[in-house]
Amino acid sequence: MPELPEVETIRRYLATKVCGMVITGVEVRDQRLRQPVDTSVLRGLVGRRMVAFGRRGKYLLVHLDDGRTMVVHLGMSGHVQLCPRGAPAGKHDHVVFTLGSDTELRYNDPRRFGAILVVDDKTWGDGGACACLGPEPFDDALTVHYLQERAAGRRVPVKVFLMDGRVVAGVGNIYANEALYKAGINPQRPACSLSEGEWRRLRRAIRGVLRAAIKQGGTTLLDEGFRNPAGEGGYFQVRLAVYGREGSPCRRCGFPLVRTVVARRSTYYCPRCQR
DNA sequence: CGGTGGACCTGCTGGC
DNA sequence: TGCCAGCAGGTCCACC
Repeated sequence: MPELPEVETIRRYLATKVCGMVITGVEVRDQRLRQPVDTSVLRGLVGRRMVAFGRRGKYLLVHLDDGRTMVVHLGMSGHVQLCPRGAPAGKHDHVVFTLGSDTELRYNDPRRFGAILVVDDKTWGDGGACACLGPEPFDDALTVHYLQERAAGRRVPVKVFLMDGRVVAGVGNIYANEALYKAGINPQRPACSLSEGEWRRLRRAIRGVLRAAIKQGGTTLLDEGFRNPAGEGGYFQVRLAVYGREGSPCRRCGFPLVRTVVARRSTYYCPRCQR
């Protein structure tokens, strides 16, 4: 479910609502996530204060007062919810953190593709799972030159290239579709075939789409879709130009949008505008 | 090495 | 009404 804008929406919400609070309880109700939850390590967080909330790509970072960081990934279907202490647990509330005396922070994930781990800041930055993540989309390191270099010799569809977290962090299926539309580039083009001008347009489009989506509080496709920790949906879905709009007229040229499959993922584009 | 396809899970929808 | 195939916002791994 969540790509960069959704995780960023959650991060901002938590930063204003629960930053500075102490973890007073941890209950692991189901440890079977993609990477099994280490119950004893999580329980060892009792007494720790949450001092800052960060984000790296689609990873939510909860920085603690002992120098460690809890890393949360929401997979395809993960949610984070804030609620009063003692509210009935939902079916897929796998981990429940008690904060202070009367608040709970719950990790809910029906498909269990997510993960929660605890790392030293240093290992996360250097040798950890995050080491191979590419630059943040808004980082200065994401230059046209960098993209061109990484794409050199790569025959993979440019959409797959964009969704590769080792190239750029945080771009998933929705926003890859949207950025390619905005840049006027066909998703199936080999990555190495883009000109410098096309990379410039694409880089600009990625940033523009992500910035707009963050501003709208993310994308909530269905009633059961993305929610911030207060249960509120985002509004970017009404701005989606191509994702989920198969057969609808292109907003630029009126031609019916097409759905196809690229690397097993639904891919939407305008055959006339995207070359 | 690069590229493809499958696996991991649950839940919902649409067709028959 | 029931059943089954197909689909879903993400990664990781095995294989050619």
